[in-house]
Amino acid sequence: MVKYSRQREGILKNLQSRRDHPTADMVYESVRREYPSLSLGTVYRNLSLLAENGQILKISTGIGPDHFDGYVEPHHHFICRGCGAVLDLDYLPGENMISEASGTFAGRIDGYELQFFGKCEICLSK
Amino acid sequence: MVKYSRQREGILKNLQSRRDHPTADMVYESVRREYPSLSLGTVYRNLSLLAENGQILKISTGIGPDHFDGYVEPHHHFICRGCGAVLDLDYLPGENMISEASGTFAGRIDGYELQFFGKCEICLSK
DNA sequence: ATTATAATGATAACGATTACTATTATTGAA
DNA sequence: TTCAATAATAGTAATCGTTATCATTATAAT
Repeated sequence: MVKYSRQREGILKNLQSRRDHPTADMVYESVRREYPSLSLGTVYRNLSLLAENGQILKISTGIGPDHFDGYVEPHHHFICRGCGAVLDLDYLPGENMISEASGTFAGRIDGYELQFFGKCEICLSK
Repeated sequence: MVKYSRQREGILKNLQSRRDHPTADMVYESVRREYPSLSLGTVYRNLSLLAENGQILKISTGIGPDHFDGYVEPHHHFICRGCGAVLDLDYLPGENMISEASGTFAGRIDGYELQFFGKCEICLSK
């Protein structure tokens, strides 16, 4: 049985009100301004819960800590190898990759994650 | 200036001789049988170096430790949400995703990583 | 109101990885 | 072939991101 908590609501609202892709620590620093007693463990606990429910996205880049995204419509991310920034991409591949990939595979494929790597505009100009 | 080391060669040969996707610790345990004095730090150091050189692939699944792959031809991976297994897929998407995604993006896209998630054959049967 | 229990804050513990340092191995030149 | 320069190592400590623990507080059903 899941009970409401103002901390969880604050964390979700915070993520939904921004279009960047903060880490747990960045969410903590941000939400803490409204709930000064907020604990980092609470942030991690609720980010996991919200991601399991599909209310937010968890983005594992392989570079440093995980990032989180309050925008859950289908889209993909670009990760800058210069500064580590996580940016939204407009591009959505046309083909149905899940059914195509499933054709050659014995298990059950439920989804996929597509990440692009390179240098962002700012890092290119340096 | 990079100098040869028998440890690095042993690590690379080990990865090239297998078609699974071991973690650093699994490589350590395996190569250690040939070089008993091998240190785990040496394994991590060389796996990073080899991945930077493109001689092996580093696979960050977002679930537990990184995995490594001695097979560097273009292919993608399936990650089982049941047991965490990392499996090769035959499917290669047809479209040129890098050039298509670049069309809507200000930075420079150098590559992409595509991972599929679901349940493997073994976990399905449980 | 009372009670059951989920969630919290504070902190300890953990797993994966990186950093440090004295010693060893490799390499290029005398 | 020694030799000197220095890269790589083994062993260990330290770090980072995250999860677990637990006493207290907040929520919600009766």
